[in-house]
Amino acid sequence: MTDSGKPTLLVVDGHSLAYRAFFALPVDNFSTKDGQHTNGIYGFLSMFVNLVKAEQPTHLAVAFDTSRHSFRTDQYAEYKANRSESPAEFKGQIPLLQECLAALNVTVLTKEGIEADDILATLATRGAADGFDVLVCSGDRDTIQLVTDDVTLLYPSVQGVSQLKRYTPDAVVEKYGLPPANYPDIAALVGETSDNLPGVPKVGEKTAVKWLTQWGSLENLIANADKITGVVGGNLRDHLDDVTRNRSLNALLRDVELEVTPADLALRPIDAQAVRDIFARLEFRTLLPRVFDSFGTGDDELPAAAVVAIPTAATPAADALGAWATDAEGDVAVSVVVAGGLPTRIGLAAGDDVVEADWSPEVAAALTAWFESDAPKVIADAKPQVKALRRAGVRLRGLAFDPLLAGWLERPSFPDKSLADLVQRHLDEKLPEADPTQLVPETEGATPGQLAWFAGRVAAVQRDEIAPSVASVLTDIELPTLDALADMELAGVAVSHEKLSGFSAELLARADGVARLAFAEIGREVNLGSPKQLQEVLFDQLALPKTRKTKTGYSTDAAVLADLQESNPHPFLDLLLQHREATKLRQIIESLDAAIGNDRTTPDDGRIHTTYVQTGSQTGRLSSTDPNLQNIPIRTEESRRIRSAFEVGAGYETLLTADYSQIEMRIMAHLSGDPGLIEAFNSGEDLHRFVGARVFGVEPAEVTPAMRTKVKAMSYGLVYGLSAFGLSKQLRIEQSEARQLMTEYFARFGAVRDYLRSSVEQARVDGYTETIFGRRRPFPDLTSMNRVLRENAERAALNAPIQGSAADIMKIALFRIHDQLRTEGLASRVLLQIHDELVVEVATGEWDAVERIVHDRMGDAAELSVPLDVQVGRGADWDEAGH
DNA sequence: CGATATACGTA
DNA sequence: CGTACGTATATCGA
Repeated sequence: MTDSGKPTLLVVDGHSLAYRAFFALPVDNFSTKDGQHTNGIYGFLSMFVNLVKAEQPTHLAVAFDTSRHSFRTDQYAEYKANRSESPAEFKGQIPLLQECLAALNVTVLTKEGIEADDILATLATRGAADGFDVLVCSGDRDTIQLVTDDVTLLYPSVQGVSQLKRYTPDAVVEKYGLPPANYPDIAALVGETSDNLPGVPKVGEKTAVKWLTQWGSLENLIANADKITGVVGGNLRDHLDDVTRNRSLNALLRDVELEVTPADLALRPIDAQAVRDIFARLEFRTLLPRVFDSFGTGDDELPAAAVVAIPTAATPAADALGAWATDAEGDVAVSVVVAGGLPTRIGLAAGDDVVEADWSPEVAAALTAWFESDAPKVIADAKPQVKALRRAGVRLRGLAFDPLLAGWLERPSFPDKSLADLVQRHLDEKLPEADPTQLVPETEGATPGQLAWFAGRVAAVQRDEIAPSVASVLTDIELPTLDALADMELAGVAVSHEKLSGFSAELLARADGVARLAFAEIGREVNLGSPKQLQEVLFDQLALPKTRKTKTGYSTDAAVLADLQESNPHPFLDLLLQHREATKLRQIIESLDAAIGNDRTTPDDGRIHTTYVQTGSQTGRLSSTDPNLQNIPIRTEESRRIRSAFEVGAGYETLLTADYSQIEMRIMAHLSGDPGLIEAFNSGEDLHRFVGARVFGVEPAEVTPAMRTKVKAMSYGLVYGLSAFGLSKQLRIEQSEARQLMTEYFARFGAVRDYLRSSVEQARVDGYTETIFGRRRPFPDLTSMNRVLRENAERAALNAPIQGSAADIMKIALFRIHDQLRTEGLASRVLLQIHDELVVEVATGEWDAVERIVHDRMGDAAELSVPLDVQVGRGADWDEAGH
């Protein structure tokens, strides 16, 4: 609202301003880590939030061009024909910018065949007529014609988009000598180079203004053209057609048919969660507070009714609670409040019927039968709650839906991290949350009954939206897996502090010794853990040749150091590598040692309890945190000492490891149907030897180690979308040789290439890839104009069905093994999953049964056109068992 | 103190 | 210019 008391309508030309920002801001500083350029988006939004803050509009819209083609190009094919195609890097930013504006709940207007400025002109004209103060923000000079007492133009100055010049009628007269309505007349005479509209030769602004002042109007001037003297007069007479055409083209349309009226454009609360999401994707950080400052946080404006309508939970007595649960029909949503790993309070919701109770032996007794029945239950983020119940002696069954898992399956690239996020996204409501920074929070958080109620409602919406194949992955794979993971986390794995601490001391001493030698080589002490200081030593002091560039200088990673050692041998390089190795191993040991018995939710049992993050990857794999037990070293003899510290626990007989051999290549054989590859797996021959024989045209027995290494790298590289360049680099061979290798490979295994090509092509059409079991991963960037982005997406899309199918298969094997061990009454238990390997703790006397179960269930987890080969090992510790 | 960059462990 | 992860340290700016 302005001083005048009138509402203020701000209309913005998104295209022209983003375009200016695109050229004003260095692209290097505005790119995401996967290569999406964001300079135009950032520049526009930065200007836009400032503008909104400064002008406080009550109504707001942003208009965009749809394409280069418009009614003007129909009238005059040469219109803007001199403009070079706008760069692909810019075009790719427009949809993302529009996504940002949608999150801000700002109306975006486009119309086929109409330019953004015509939309602005129409809105400005109608707005002024409807009693608005209108602000037009555009980078196109033609919009000067829109300026009136009610319409002000904000035009970016040469300094950049952040500096806007205000054009009122007076300001226009001051600059051009004529009122705004005459500006198109001037422009018609002078011409507009940027629009490819030539004017009258030798006539500039001064002459044009003089003529127009003298003759009053353009029509009158044209009518009296024969009275103009001099060369310019002749030029005018020769170019009257151009002038008329220019004037016709530079008149903005003021009556474009739009879906909206100015009154429809009232400022609306932003969708804070959507803004956070898109800004996170674009890696904008500083912009978020500025947006909240200009547009509000969207919080206070959320539908209050929904918050008010949250049911209040009844708190029945324990026995009534049991009856309530048993009698409930359909899904019952459950929310267990967990403290110190144990349940403290519980909420249940069946529809809008909500109950809750403090956890007590009586409540547990009343509900156990129901908990352990098949009655369907919905729990958001179920695993920690399932674990808490198990610690309290209740084995939950009948888990039918977890909104967090469902949300991840639908959108694995950006999973919602909490029930609050899901409530925002699916219900467009706000989950009441206590402010954790306040000792006595002003706002009460939701009670467990209310949390359950929200979870149930989110689940209902998700069930409607979820694709059938994704729903089956949830029901048939993820939920059973969750159950197994809960037990694995509770079980933990025994790790010997004694074995670790001795080794750690040894490595510390070695690292110190190596460091001293390294310092002696360079005559000073530096921090060997600082890439920055190392760069000084290597490239300045020792003047070694510069290596691969990084953002902050030159790389000093192990591959680079090995290259340097070969080309410019220096004792320091080797010492540095040794130091890195020793300190790295020591770090790992120290963090493992610190993790023994450190699970706050479990008494110290001398074991490490990792947490598997079921939503931790985009492909369907698990991830492991606190600590990560999926990246324990194995490659060097020495590092295997760490694995030997993972031991069979007291009361158990031995560890069993079981891993799939070459599961990804087998999946590739299955998906591609390549006869050669399928034969390779059915022949019983070593895979790489078989492939090597085919590729190099020799007998399998004649495949040399060098040949085997090459085809092995090639085979694995295929799964990752490896190029000839990458292959040559990895194998340290010429690119021509790598290309030759690839050609030979595909000549023998052509169906593999056909499959890889067609699967990416299919993903481009569908927008997502799918595993054998129907798990999907979206790939919006496959159609990106940005080449880096697109090619990255292509490689990931190539890999996703393969890695994802392997993950599906392992999950199926895992929960089947877990279930069968239990149903057969065996005490043995699965402890760890490392993508294609399981570690099982085998109870005394159970080896034969367990070995059979693990081997068979892994082997028959999926029916492929090639067998699934499972290698089983046995030993008192992980290292021993791993052979 | 939090975010970023680099380096490195696994499948 | 090879996919998918998590974690440690150094460094820089708020």
